[in-house]
Amino acid sequence: MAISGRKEKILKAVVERYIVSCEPISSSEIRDENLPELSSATIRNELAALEEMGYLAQPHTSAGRVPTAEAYRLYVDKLMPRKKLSSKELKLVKQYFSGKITEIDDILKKSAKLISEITDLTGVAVSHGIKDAVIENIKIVKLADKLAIVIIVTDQGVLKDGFVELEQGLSDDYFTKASAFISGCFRGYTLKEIDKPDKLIKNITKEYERLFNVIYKLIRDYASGDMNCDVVLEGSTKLLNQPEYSSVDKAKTMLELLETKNQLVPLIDSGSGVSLNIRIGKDENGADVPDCAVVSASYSVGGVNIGNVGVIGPMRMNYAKVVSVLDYIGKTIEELPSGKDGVIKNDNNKDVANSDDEVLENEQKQE
Amino acid sequence: MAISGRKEKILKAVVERYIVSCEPISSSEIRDENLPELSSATIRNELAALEEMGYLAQPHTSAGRVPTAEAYRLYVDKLMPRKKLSSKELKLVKQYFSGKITEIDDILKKSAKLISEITDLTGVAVSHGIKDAVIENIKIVKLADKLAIVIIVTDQGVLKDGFVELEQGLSDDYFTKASAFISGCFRGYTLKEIDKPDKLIKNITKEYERLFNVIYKLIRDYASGDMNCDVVLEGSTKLLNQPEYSSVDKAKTMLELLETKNQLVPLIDSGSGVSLNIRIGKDENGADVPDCAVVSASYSVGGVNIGNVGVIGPMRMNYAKVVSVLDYIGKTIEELPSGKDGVIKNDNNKDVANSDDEVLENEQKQE
DNA sequence: TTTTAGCAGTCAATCGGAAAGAGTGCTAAT
DNA sequence: ATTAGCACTCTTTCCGATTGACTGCTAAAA
Repeated sequence: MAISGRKEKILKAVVERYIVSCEPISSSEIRDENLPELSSATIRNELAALEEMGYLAQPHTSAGRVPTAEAYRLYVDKLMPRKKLSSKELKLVKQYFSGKITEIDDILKKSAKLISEITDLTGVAVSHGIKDAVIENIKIVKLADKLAIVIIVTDQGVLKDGFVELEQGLSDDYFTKASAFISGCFRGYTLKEIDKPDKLIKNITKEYERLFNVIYKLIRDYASGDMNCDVVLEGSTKLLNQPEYSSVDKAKTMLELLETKNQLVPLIDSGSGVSLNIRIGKDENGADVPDCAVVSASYSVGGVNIGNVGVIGPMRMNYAKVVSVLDYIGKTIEELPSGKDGVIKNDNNKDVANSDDEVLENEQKQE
Repeated sequence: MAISGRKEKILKAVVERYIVSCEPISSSEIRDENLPELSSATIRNELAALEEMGYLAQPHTSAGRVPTAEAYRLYVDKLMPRKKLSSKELKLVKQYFSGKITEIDDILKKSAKLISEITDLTGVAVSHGIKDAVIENIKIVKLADKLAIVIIVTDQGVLKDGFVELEQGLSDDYFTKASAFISGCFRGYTLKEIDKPDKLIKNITKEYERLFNVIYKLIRDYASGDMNCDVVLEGSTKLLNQPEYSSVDKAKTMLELLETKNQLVPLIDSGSGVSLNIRIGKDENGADVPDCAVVSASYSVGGVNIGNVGVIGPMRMNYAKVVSVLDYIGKTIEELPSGKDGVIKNDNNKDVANSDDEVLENEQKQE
């Protein structure tokens, strides 16, 4: 059943007023503030109809109306206006991304913090793994007598968290050659492909067999594990500002949900294809999530997808604002000058590579 | 003024009963449960005296007594019994540290989680920086055309988060030689020493000057920054189980304190000298911390200090239990078989080096 | 002098009912 | 189709009375 224009107007009014007040909206309030040309009785009739249709609910007989999940759904899909950001907000975004940022995780983290700041909700960011990255080079570097580090260079970033213990007395030369050999074995494959072994195991010189096995295992573990799907939360306690979590019990279930970050991944990470995703209320898959909403966007820099950023909060949130902020941040970071020369390093393991600025400084010094 | 034996007995009773009930303790309760040989009137007199001395307080005239911060202080210093852990707890500890753990950050994190689990408070861990580590070796490895990674090996761990951008066309050989040269410049110094420049800058071949400068800056930044002081929280929401945070307002201030992790460092990290530290109530330096208590211990593995672990919670906490658990965990990890052959890697930057187990597995395979 | 029984006094917490207030649904008139 | 008016429902608030838990004090007992 289609919904009349006036009903839409009224529903929109209810949602928007409820978003700011968090209190049931009465017919007379709508008349006074939104539709002075109608009587409250007429609006009451419409409200009753909207309730019948499942868009509104009444906490009790003599209370005003409260939007249902369906109402929010319809609101964001059809009724919501596109908002411009205030100049204050624009300024804040600008300020956040003014410094030199080259680390992907840092961009995501800052985005999460920023959106939390602006919307007063909890900001969430997940970085995509780089399972689709193509291996370009593998270096094995001897560090100490029995310890070496494995560095895997891919087209999307550098992995450098593999250590190898080995027998004594292997020469540097051995490692140079081993690196070359093993690079040759893996080059051109994506991390994901290596998880399915069938193909590349062939012609392994006895000499490098051990190293090869270790590195092979390393890559497989990385590709199969989900450790590389990193969740960052910013401003969890902001939720406590929201009246829906004014009871400690409700706050607790919500915060506990946030604490088990892994549960959040499927909520935020809707695949890199979807640029904007809004989940409201109970979701198909996310079973025992308490009544809340998640708005998330997929971000990319220079065309390369880097992860998802969003907010989580009560269903009653300022969707228009959230969406426009997410949108604007997305545009801002897409256009980030990725380093001075287009290099963005993704090491995908929470590291902070912190030498870029210094390099530049030094360059300047030398001029 | 010295405190009589009977007063001590009564104070101890008040503290211990209050710790479990979180409700003002009455004179008759103490008589019934702790001192049946006295009358409630006598106990009342003693309670009044203890209040006079500053150890007890009354929420209102006709309420029982509540311990003050001074009471807790005296309790932990003098009255508190040493508790044995229950077999259930012993088992839990054992279980937590049964797997192979070689990463220091992982040990700390697990400790924090474990203690949070057992005590139902928030577990905190901070890892000490390794500013006192002595540089043993520096490797610069070319990864791509214009990108190299700097790996600094110290006696306490490996730093591997420095990237360098450079001009094109430098040969591998150049890096080998540069590594050797720069290693020579820095070897033997601690990270901290390098922050004061005076000494080592001399005789720098023009050829390596740029690289030298970059690496110099890298080390200084690391040593001067406090980024390397990492705070891990486990079970923040556990606090919401405590009745003192049953009001959202109080919970909020507390959780906000936890969210700004840096503020926690001075509370937990009492220097590596002190093995056990208990802060109760408002502290000299920690100014605007809400009424709460922090119990922390300094942990080491194989004699090397790795960081501090503790709990944060309301002043009313089970100190005896907390202390004995902290103590026992400390002993347990001190005796951890640090890898199969005593190598513990500390990369101090939140990485997960995850190849140890595999290496061992591979070794077994090969036998 | 110390301990104790007994009692009066204080204060928070609880209960119940009355009153107020907000808002609706329905009906009948426009 | 809209609206004014009214009765009805339900929550919230307020207020006073009651209860119950303790204490502090006093005077007697040990």
